[in-house]
Amino acid sequence: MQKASITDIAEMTGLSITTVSRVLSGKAKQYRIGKQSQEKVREAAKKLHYVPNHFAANLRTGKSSTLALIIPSLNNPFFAGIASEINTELRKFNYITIISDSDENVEIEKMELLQMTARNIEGLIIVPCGDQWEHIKEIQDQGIPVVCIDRYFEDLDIPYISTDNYEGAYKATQYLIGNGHSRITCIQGVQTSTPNRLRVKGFTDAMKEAGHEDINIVGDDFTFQNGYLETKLLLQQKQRPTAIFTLSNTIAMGCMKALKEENIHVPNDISLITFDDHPYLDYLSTTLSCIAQPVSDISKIAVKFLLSKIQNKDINTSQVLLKPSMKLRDSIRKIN
Amino acid sequence: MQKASITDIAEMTGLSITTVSRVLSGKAKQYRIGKQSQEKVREAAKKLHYVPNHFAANLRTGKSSTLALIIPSLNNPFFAGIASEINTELRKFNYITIISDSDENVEIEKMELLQMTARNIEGLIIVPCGDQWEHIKEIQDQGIPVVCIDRYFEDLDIPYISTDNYEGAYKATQYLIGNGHSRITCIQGVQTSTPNRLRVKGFTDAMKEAGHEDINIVGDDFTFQNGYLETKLLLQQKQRPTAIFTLSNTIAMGCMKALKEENIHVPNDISLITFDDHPYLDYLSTTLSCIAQPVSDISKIAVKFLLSKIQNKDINTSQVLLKPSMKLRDSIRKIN
DNA sequence: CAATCTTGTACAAACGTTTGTGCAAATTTT
DNA sequence: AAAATTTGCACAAACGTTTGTACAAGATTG
Repeated sequence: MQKASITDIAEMTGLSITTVSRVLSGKAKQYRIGKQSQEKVREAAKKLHYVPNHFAANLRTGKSSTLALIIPSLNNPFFAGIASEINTELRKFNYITIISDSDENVEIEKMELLQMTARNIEGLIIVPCGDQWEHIKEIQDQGIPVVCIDRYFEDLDIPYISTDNYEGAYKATQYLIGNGHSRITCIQGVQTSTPNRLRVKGFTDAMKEAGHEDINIVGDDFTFQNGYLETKLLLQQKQRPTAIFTLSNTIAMGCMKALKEENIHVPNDISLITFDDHPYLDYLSTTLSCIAQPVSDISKIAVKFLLSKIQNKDINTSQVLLKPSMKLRDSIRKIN
Repeated sequence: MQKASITDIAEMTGLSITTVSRVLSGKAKQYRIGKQSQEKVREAAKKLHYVPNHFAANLRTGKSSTLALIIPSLNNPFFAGIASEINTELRKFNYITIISDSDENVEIEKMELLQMTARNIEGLIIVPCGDQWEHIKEIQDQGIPVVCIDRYFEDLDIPYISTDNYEGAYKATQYLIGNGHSRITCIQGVQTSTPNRLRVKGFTDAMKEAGHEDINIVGDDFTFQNGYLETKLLLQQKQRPTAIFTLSNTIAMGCMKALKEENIHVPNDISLITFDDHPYLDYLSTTLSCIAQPVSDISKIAVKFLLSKIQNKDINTSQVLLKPSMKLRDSIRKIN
């Protein structure tokens, strides 16, 4: 069974290619194609198992019905969740999503982006993995709508949707302080990323306001390894912190592994809070308190932004920060 | 900056479109294009920021450099892991992957498949979500290589790569039995899926061989909810099982939630083992024993299969089962 | 120096759509 | 019944590539 084309249908029905195309692309009324002809075309299409060739159509129209999503890692449940949401959301609007993970590597990110522009993507949702933005800006300058989520660039006119990272970190820190903690170590992620900067700032501000001048920030990557290593190092200090604040779920996992190896109990020996929620957090040996991001909302708004930009082409960039919520579980001990 | 086409390069260099195309598609030698011309073309391409239009190329060649991956849910870390592996693996071969999740819904699966064939995919890797295979077989009959992973259809000539589910379940059950358990409840997933059937069979066989005729199998879905509900029900029985065997990580999570709500401790009150591994399992209140599937190997072999099929077109279907490994943690108590 | 071979390049068709335009036939209006 | 309008459809160009073929100029051979 060879692939049937519009031409085959034209032959079968005795109508012209033009007419067939118009019926099949839903422009029958617009071009006043007769009811009977419409029927014939549709029937033949069904009979021949016609599937339109998007490549040909796109070549003609320049529209690919394809959107791109680039995230740092599908293996991170936080991003996988976003990917899933966006994927199903876009499907509703008849777009196909090509997802790709940059593996937290700017070079891969650039390569992927190139690949994707070669496929005439109509829009891009990206969680940029570094502090380089030129290649992303370039896409936007080519007239392709771009939305950053989670991580973004503050002073650029690229729209973004993210969590209010400052507030999240600020409140989490306040909460720790409220429970008597003053020696708190923050294990951060990629230093140049905006969310990380804001989280660190939130942490720092809260500490300073409480009069704690000894501010401890370590780490440099949103990875399991980073969390693991930094925690290992931490634990070798003569004076250990009473609480740890990890800036991502991956860091938290690495941290927990190290704690476990050193036989340190949460929250008795040390308190722990992290950015990012995950279902598993509820079942950990100590259920883990976290600052949860509104993943679903972020995804949906991102899609809405993108689609409206694709349709209207108005370039009023919007930048949105959603409120995080703090989920308190059992990983924080009141001391003093 | 408008998109530059091959024509622009032709004009800029004074060469013909043909020549430009041949240089850019790496067929310079084959068609004996002079060194100088090659240089000129490449230079101009760089200067114009030329990005080839895949749609046009594909229209001409019929090759899309696009492969499709359909999984039941990106939110399931097990599948997200597979997606990630396959994505990065395929990128190495210059293929783009379009991923989509069927949300465990056959109708969506069919729709997606249609969308994908419209995009001239060159191959398909799928974790089928139901017991319907006609639409998948049809793809293969159209000459598009297909590989099933994880879930598959036994008596069809569609190649598959999966875990030896029977053995995994058999050994896990044996292990439970070896630890003195006889009242074991198995919470299964989608009953019609092959892995589920084989896992159930492994469970049943092991039970029977041990002389335990009272075989308890409940549930009907690879979901959190199913695990939760079935566990809730289980716990209301007068005589509770001493061990639970969940057939997926999602089911396990639901199960754990129910156990926790009822204040039942693993492994003191009840033992637990599950199919599928996950990093978090190591940090749970009780670290969870599991039958781990060789995700990475499965993904890589699937890709290898697919690519060799695309290249050779030989249709000798291969069907591979990889050995699972049992990861023993602390969730199983020796009784009696 | 004619015949042959090699080298380097260009022409033009084709892939499957979409769409501006044109033009009969049917219908309505005058 | 002629003129004007509406209805229904087709022609042909275009999108950006790839590729079979053709062909001129230079190099090699006899």
